[in-house]
Amino acid sequence: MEPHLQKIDIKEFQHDLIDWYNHHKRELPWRKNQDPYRVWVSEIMLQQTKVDTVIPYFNRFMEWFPTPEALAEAKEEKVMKAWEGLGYYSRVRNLQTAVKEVVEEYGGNVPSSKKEFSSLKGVGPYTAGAVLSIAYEKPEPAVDGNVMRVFSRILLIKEDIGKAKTRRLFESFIPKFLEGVKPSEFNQALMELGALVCTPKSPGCLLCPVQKHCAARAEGIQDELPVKEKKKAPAAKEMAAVVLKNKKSQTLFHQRGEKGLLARLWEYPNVEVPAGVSPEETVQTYLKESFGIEADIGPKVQKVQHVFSHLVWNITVYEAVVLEFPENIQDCKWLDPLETEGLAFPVSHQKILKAQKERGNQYGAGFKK
DNA sequence: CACTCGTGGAT
DNA sequence: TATCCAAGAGT
Repeated sequence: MEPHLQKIDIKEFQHDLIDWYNHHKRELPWRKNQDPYRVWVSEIMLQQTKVDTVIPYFNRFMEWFPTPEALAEAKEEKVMKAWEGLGYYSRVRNLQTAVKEVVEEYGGNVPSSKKEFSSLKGVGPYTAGAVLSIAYEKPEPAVDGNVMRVFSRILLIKEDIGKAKTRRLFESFIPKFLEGVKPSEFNQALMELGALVCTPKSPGCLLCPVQKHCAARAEGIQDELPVKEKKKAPAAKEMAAVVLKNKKSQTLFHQRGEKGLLARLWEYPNVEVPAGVSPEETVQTYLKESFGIEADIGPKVQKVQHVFSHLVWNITVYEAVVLEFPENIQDCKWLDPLETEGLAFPVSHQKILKAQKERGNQYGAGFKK
């Protein structure tokens, strides 16, 4: 099971990698110091997300919530707003839950033991290893996609990196590589190499500081590694959304539930359109059954495609008007579109909101009389 | 284990 | 244009 460890000079590998890292590492906001809270937030944001995307979010997050206490006390609305557009929204809700526990149970000090830190919401094997090594210099492996790609090539590991069992294989031998080095440097150096040199496509072997240690390069099969099973194409769903205006020129917005897709984000009321049913009729029925509203469905005004990792929404947007309406509806607000700044929307509904602002906000606008 | 959970950029 | 994919975790 254990790969070609006997063929590699670990001491030389460590030196070559860390020396390269210290000359070529990027200056990133979360590398300014080793504050455990900052490192933690950065690692949550960086999950499945590119560095360039994270940087502005991280800087704003640290302005809004500079300490665990600040984040623990913040309102959900503002926390969601800080994450708007970043995706995987359960990350930030779990982070706030975890930070509240740190404040209450650990006096605001991020725990430095693996057992305690790993028990926090949203802290999995990777994040635990990353924070404990980077912030506390604990010799813990931090196995992400970069690390599996780099070591797959260096050690000619052909296990499918999409499987959970494979991550444990990497964790089993990495402690040998953490002996005699600063864990914060070694772990980050591996990830930095994966991000800048040992890339998924067209790896920069000619510039690689550890090329002479690389078994895949020696055999010329670096492009074949790592092995990763393909995912199936996402399924498409037809959706209908409605911009519903009342005679006060307010629009109905709905907040999604606690769990599942886009949890706790705001949206225009929307519903899946079953095969064989018209979207107009679907919207009509939906407004009646979900909100008790009899509305006149107007023209379709926009089409929006929302691509997730595992599904696709094709949303047709309708305008509609209502004369008689309840002021208070469960999980909903009547708002002027210009007064939604504090609410967090998924990107698809940001597009609808933007179009509405440009179209203007008069009652019945767009309806042919 | 297999599936859910976002988004924008690179190729 | 289609596909892949990025510092994963929860269920």
